[in-house]
Amino acid sequence: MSLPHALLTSLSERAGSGSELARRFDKSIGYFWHATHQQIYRELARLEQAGWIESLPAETGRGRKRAYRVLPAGVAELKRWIAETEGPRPLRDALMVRLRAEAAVGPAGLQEEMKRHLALHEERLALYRSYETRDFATGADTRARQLHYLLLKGGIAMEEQAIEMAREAIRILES
Amino acid sequence: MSLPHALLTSLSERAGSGSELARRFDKSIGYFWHATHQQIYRELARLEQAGWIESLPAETGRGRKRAYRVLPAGVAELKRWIAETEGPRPLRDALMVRLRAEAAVGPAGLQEEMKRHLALHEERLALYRSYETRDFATGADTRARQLHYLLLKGGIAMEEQAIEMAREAIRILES
DNA sequence: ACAACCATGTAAGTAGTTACATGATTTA
DNA sequence: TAAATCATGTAACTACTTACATGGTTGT
Repeated sequence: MSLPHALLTSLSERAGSGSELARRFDKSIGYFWHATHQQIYRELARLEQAGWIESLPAETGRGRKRAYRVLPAGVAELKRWIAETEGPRPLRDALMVRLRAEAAVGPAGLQEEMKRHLALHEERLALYRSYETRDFATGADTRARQLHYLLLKGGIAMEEQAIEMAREAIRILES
Repeated sequence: MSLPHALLTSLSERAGSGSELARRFDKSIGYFWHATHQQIYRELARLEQAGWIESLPAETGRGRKRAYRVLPAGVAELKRWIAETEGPRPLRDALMVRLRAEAAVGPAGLQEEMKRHLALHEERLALYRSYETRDFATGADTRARQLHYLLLKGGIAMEEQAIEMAREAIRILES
């Protein structure tokens, strides 16, 4: 489970509140890890409990923004976790299962769904490309920026592959 | 949730027992959907309950192989599900989170883990390529075979991308 | 001061994981 | 025939999702 460490990472980059983190998860970190706001709030409470982060102001209860900051123990934990070994991610891609089902019992009208996904991936690719232009037009100098650029390029490659796959699937399904 | 439909798909291709399905999930269907044997047995019971599959022989309890076959209602359900619309998969790739964490608080020794993953992906790519040679050396004639080939090529492309990414990451981490 | 929205949170349910157990079948 | 392995299953737990609630803040 990487959610706590994804949060620690994001908070190391910059302190912030739950809602800010949720927004970041819809962007940068979210290329590779997804989380809903409920998960985020719950996990923030645990991280604070564990002494890895602290909340800065206003304990006035609900409706009040509460910013969190990483503590040294949190950074230590994150460093420990980085080098941990782990099996490669179990995949779960429903669209690919649908393609296989279509091969087994189809045709069953999968084209429309594939086209919808194609459009979504094209949109996302355009977004990533705009980040690339905005942030890395002049290349990446520092080590941290090289790694960030690598992640962005990984995201771009994934979208390109999804697009390629969707186009080919549509070609077959419509033939 | 696609597990029941992944099982229906696999059983449409060929009837089989829980353990056989578990083995298939470590292979073909498993390129894109992972499941443990516990999930599979539980889900098979539900599918039978729902009237989508039936178990063939030997209700003699444990230790006895029990083969399942898809019923017409199961095929109908699968066809219905194929065309269902769904948002694109939420990603969860811990290794990418580690890379980002390394950028934030590293260096923390991520190279070794990246090398391990590189080797795993290379191994898996070789396996997929052997399937390609074995099953599609002469291309794909029928629609179903075209779709199966597409899925295999998707798997190959994913592994190639993971390898490319790991190599580049190692280059940066060691510089 | 009222409506709309925002940030935080609770509750309940589902999916997936880990650890272990039991009865058959195969093998040494 | 005892040991090892295989097929099925149970139990407990953790992660994730969906639906909803509550108190502040902002805009009119």
